[in-house]
Amino acid sequence: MSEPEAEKPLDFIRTRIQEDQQAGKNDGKVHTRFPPEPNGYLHLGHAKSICLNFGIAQEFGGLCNLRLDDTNPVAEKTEYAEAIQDDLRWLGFDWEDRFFHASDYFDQLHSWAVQLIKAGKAFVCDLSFEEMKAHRGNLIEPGKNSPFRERMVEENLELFEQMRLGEFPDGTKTLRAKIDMSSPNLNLRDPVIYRIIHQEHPKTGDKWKIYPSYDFAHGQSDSLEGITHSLCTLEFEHHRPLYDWLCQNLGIHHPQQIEFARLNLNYTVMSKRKMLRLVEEGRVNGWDDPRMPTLQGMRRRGYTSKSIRDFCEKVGVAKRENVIEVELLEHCLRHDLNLCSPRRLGVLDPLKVTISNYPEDKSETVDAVNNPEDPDAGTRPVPFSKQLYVDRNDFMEDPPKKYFRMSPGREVRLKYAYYVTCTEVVKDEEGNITELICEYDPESRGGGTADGRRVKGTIQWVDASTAQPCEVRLYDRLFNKPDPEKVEDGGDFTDNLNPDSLEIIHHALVEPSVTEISIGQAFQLERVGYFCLDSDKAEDGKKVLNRTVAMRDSWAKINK
RNA sequence: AGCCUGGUGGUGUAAUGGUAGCACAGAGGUUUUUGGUACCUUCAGUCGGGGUUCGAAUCCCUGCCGGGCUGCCA
Repeated sequence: MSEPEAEKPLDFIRTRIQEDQQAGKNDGKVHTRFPPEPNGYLHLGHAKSICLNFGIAQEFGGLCNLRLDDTNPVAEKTEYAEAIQDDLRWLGFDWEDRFFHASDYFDQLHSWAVQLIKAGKAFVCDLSFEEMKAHRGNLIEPGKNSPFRERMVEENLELFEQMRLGEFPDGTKTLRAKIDMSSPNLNLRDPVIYRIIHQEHPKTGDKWKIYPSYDFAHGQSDSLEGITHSLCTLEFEHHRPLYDWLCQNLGIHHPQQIEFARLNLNYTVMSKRKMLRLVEEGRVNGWDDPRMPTLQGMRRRGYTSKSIRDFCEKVGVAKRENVIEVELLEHCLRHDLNLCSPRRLGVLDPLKVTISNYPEDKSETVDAVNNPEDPDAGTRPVPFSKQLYVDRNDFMEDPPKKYFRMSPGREVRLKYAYYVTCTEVVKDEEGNITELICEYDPESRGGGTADGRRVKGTIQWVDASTAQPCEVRLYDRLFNKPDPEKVEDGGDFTDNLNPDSLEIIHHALVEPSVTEISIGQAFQLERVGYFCLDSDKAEDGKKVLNRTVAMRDSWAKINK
């Protein structure tokens, strides 16, 4: 890392922030925030926003706040609030003492509403949902003024106070900003800024019967926290004029809202609403199902936070709609895992091997390298004896041309152990292969011989008497279409669910040292993939291994 | 339909009036006690049409295409 930082090209947001900073705007300070609503679990899309906001703060010598946008007590739960903090910490970000809630500002927000009323810029409206909708006009036609738009300030003040006191039922009155019912931007057609909701709030209890809308809370919260750059996704672009209007008309610090395109990943859905459906309909086993793109699911699957951060950096930031290929995510994952995962031996589909010329009562251990990428990781002893198991797909009785694994008469290397040659194939009455009889070369201990003879194939194995049985869960993409939304008329995204996204292997065998691995710890089963120990136990009490991601497999590709 | 916004290889993202680059994916190869990793080579792009300019992905005009907007959700 002594390289002089090659200046990386900046995305449009960083370019703009850099310009602001160099121009001395906000006294050169940069302050961002990550503002999730606590109404669901964080997912990969949020990770992009998190990395952006915290990353930028770090790069520009600024700070990033965590703020829960809890303006709607109907949808929000403390359970989510806690999970959000947990995920954020896991991802590797620290907001120190800057943990806020939009609800911290309810008093201030309320007095700003009063200020607007006094200035004749807000009014209490008695229109029902339907009436308001009818008055709003539509995309091409302007709206009509509410009949309550010209209420006197005193009356508005009194009515708003009664709303606050809970004297009206939900939905009967709203406080609206008085802007322009003919604006081509529907958000400026006298938007509702306070609504009546008789609902306890997780933070403020029963103090409030009225709650500010997103538009009336978000920008002002940013303002109160001294946010300089308020980064959000594209769908808020039309809200920016309102954001600006409020800051101006309230005469408060005015952060700059900048919108960017949200993250999309192919073969998956990235919306809370759709994920909720998957969970509620039992298409997955909860929010932390390892197939889910939630941070909790990915974490359980074995994704490292580093790989996710790396991914978020690599996808970049721009304003155009994008769909990232999952291969990039998997690349980042494997790249990190390759560097840090200890290697172990295991077979998913055990096929018995007996070494005919190996002494009956002998057993020994061979030294296996823990991580070829990290010499400091050292080696470990792995038991070896006459009875072994190899993976069934590492043997072919009648192999194609470029197959270098085991087949009758072909010498292969049992990794870290010996060269063996299959001399006999044992079958049952139905012709299924039940056992391989092999001969080994005692001179090849450790996996090499003095004569330097070339042995192309190397396969993994486990010692029969010491191997640990376990359950292995193999995951595949949740959807079998790159764009799960692409469906026949009348269908929906669940039609594209991949029926084979979870495959359970009940009788896998792994070398004994795997039992020392703790829950969540990543390791590699050589030639098979990266795994981690799940918190679940199998029905029969065995340990459960999640396959995080398979190894890249160029042999499988050749065969396609 | 109106308004807003965007369009660079298969995917994502740079280049902001001066050699279209990087990453992933694909193809080929070298190394290898993981058909892994690493490394090398290679394929492939400025939405169309006009204009301005010595020179345009970049500026102008126009067309086409994508996305967003008609919650008292965020």
